[in-house]
Amino acid sequence: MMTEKSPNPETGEDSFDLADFLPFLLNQAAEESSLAFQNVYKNRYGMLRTEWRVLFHLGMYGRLTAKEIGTRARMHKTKVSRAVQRLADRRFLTRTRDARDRRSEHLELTPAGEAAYRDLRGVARDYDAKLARHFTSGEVALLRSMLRQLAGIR
Amino acid sequence: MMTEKSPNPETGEDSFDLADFLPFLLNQAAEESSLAFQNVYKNRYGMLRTEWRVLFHLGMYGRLTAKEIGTRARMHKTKVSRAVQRLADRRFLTRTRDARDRRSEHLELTPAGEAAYRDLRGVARDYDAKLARHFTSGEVALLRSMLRQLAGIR
DNA sequence: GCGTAATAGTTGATTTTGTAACTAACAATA
DNA sequence: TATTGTTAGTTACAAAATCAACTATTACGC
Repeated sequence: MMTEKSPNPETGEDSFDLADFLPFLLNQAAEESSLAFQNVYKNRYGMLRTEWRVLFHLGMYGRLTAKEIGTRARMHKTKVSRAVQRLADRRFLTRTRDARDRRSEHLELTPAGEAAYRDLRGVARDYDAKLARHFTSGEVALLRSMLRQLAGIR
Repeated sequence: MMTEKSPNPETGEDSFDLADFLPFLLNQAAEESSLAFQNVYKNRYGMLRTEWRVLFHLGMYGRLTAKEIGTRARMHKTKVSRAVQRLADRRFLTRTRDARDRRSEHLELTPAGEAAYRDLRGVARDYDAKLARHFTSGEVALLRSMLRQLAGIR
């Protein structure tokens, strides 16, 4: 006969707490902490998550190709392609074909794109500070370092 | 005249590192750390993320209504509804209408659902341990506590 | 150079999610 | 007991993500 089902999490023998399962917990924290910021870029500029990521990469690192953005942001090339298209449609960036390798093109923010980037960067900075305020600076530093490591496990 | 664009992150005055922005970093860590586990429930049982979440909730807490699952897992009711439908189609759970309030129905895992839950719970436990192995136990405890807090900021 | 493979990026079809409107059942109240 | 409001869950339609196939261009091996 099979052992009886034990719905109680405190049962011991095979204890497992879903709420502590790192992939689940990380997702919950990520979703929750993204919400407020998401509303800003969505309502203020009509952007999607893919779009602000591209915008931020161009804002931070300057001229990049779609390929480079995909690698740095870990976004699939179709996501990047579509995000770039929408940002180009709204005149947030310009595309310039590489003269030597005409397959790739260099992307750069327009002044409007720069302005949006600066605005959102400010919001991001404030928001990050607000999140960090829940902890000591040492704790936050450790958190970031652990997250970087988890993000890097390929 | 406007100040010149500064693509270099080390510029100081308005330093901002996207790679350290918590919502971004959390998302990266969550995505990366979910990948390997995702492959298991996907390849082994053809489940989606919404489905294993429902499965785990029923496995852990026993009989629940869709509403209760939605609240605990913070999933929108349409997501829960569709996940439940698919799990019911595959005979992983049964639905029983509440006699006193015929709007809601009680969900319970079938033996097949139980088996899948146990299997995946084992995988989850191992995987979580593998992730935790990158840090000291104190660090992991702090990480979980911080993530719980971030997830709870509503 | 010619044929084959690789790469940057786009497009199209399918799946999954998100949003809003809907049905059915219950609750409160005049 | 009608009336109005609320709740559990489903359905329909639009938005977005995924995956595979495609174009154009460059690189490689002979």
